[in-house]
Amino acid sequence: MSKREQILYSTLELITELGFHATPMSLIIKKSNAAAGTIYHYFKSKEDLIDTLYSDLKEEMGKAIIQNLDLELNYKEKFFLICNNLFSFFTENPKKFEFLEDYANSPLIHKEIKEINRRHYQQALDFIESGIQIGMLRELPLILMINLIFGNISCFSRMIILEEIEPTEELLNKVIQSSWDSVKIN
Amino acid sequence: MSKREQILYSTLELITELGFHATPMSLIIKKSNAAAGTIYHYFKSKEDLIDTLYSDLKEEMGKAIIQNLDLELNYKEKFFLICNNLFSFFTENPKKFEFLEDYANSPLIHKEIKEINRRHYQQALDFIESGIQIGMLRELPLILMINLIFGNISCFSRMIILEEIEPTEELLNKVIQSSWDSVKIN
Amino acid sequence: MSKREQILYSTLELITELGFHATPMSLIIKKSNAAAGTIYHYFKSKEDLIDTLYSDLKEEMGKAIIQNLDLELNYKEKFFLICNNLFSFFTENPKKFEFLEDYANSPLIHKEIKEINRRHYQQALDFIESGIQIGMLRELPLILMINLIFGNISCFSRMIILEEIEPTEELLNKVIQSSWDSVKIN
Amino acid sequence: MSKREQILYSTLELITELGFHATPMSLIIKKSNAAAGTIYHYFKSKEDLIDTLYSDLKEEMGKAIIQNLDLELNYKEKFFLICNNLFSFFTENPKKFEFLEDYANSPLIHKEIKEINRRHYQQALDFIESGIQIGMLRELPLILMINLIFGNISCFSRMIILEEIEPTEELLNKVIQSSWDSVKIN
DNA sequence: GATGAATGAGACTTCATTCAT
DNA sequence: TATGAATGAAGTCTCATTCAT
Repeated sequence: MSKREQILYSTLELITELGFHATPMSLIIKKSNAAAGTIYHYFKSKEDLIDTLYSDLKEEMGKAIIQNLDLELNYKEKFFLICNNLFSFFTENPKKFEFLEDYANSPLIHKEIKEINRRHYQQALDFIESGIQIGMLRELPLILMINLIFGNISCFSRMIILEEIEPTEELLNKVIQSSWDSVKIN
Repeated sequence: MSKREQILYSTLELITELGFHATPMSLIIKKSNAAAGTIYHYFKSKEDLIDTLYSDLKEEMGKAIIQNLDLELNYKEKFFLICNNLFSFFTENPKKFEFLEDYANSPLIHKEIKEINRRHYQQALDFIESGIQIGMLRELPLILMINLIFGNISCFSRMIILEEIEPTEELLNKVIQSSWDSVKIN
Repeated sequence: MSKREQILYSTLELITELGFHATPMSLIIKKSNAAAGTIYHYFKSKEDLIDTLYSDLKEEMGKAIIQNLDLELNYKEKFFLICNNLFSFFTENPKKFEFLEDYANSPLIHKEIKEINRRHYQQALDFIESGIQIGMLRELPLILMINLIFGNISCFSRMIILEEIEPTEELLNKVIQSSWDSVKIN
Repeated sequence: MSKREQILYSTLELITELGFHATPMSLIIKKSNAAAGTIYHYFKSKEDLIDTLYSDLKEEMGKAIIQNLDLELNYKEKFFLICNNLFSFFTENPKKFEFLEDYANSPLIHKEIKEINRRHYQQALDFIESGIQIGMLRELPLILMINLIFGNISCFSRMIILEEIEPTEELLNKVIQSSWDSVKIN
């Protein structure tokens, strides 16, 4: 593994393990066996480093949500599959979830970064768009619809992670059904 | 204004103006004309001070969302009114919105604080609960339903505030309709 | 109990329980149910308050060491009794011991306070002086002799308290014998 | 001098000049021309820095007490030499003496640090141990015997430093004789 | 006598970042 | 490429003490 990769890998480990706020550069330096200067050789700033990781996690998440999407399912079933995938990713990776959420709302985030990351969701976006075109989904701005759907799942996931409610298969299905009802054409 | 009130007021101003992370004690000290020790006389820690403010803002928000609720409206109309109120509060107070969101997800927050603040939403909770009882709304855990509805509105509000989409009366109505569809009994 | 007594009592409790360094005024204020101003009404400063307590403990210690001294014992036996008393007082009151030691070496201490406290040891001083006069003890400055003897016992006590050596009756006797041999006329 | 040495040197100077309690980090920073961060680069905490200095002074003291020990002297004469050395070190370096005493009794001190420092006294320990083996000294725990002997000298030294008694060659000899009598086999 | 709100200097430490090597 | 010593502003908080009531 190259030094640059070591740095990225260690940062990812630390940030998904300790969370966004509890990961100072000093720890990254230690864990990656890289000198401070080396990190700043590859990354302009801590922000830049975190940006990269944010993209990595977004990509991972992007892949996770479309898992098994190519199965022979109808549109609604695919919708449910994606939501299930998202829920699984979040609850199976609570620290990644936390980082993604923290960072998404962080004042640090750059619009351009957000733009770039959109490509990881192209398939998901395409899926929603096709739903509109075939008359299954309402005519809402694409990006808004995605945010609403994903927001619902992430809201539910957080409650599960924080143990504010009991996780059951049935409840999850009800929540996804809610999401579906909120975007499907009556 | 008493010293304690000065401190709270100044902190509120600063935190809603600069955001959660950009408000160090030193600034609060300057703005409130209080000595450091004075702040720690009234509040156990910075966290304690912020907790108090969080509660204050939650209370303000709690009042905002039930504005005009006693009008002669039917259930669905009241639902729309509450969502409208929430949206207005968020978009008219973007910094308060930011603080509330940041802090709600902050690792600093205490469960007990959350519990206490629940009372500010009693009317809203009661409204939802009654909706379930009269057969208008689905049987989902109360706290989950609130989170989903409010989550939708806050997700939409954030996009407006961040200028990711254009705010129109029509779009707002569509979003609220989505929320309604997600919890109403088909 | 008068307010002044409450203050003294609470300070004593705190200082013998928490030790010299872990007892700020704020704690004394809380425990004594007295206002800060009240303490400064009775005592010029924290130092003054501690001085008073130091004297109290010194007096208690002074009484402890001459316990049972009036028994029909010969000179050497009385010497051993005093040393035993001192050892018991130290090891049975390790926190008082700690405070006494800390404070005795503290730069805060005033010569005058030391002078005043000397009266609590008048009996012990007299006992040593008489030992010199009757030819049992060497001709060393009285205050030096006391310090050496008490220093030995306190050194031994500290090792017991810190569990650096095992306490046995036999070892204690050997240590006292050492002290005796160091001052007795061969 | 390297930065680390500058820091250590300045701290030593300050601490032996001002005493243990009157030496805040800010002064060390100023005197050593090092940034705060630099100090924490080399030392985990203030305590760690002080630990190091304590060890340094203990080492210096360890060397001082065995000065000229290799002369052709008999056992008792060597004993007197060591005690004389110790007395000289204390009275010629009253501030170091004060720091050593303060710190030795400080609650901050770690047992492990004490253990490590024991090696600086190996020669002295060996000397005492050999005394026991050749039948000159009593059978007391080694560490206790050292403490008692050194305690006596340090007690005497303090009285000299605080000007509680007049220093004379004769008195010093009497005190060492006392120590000798307290451990020698009659 | 008694209160306790108010003081503010100063305590230790952390942090992202730089730069000479 | 890679190092890591050095930076120093800024962070939160504690403390003995004062003074108007």
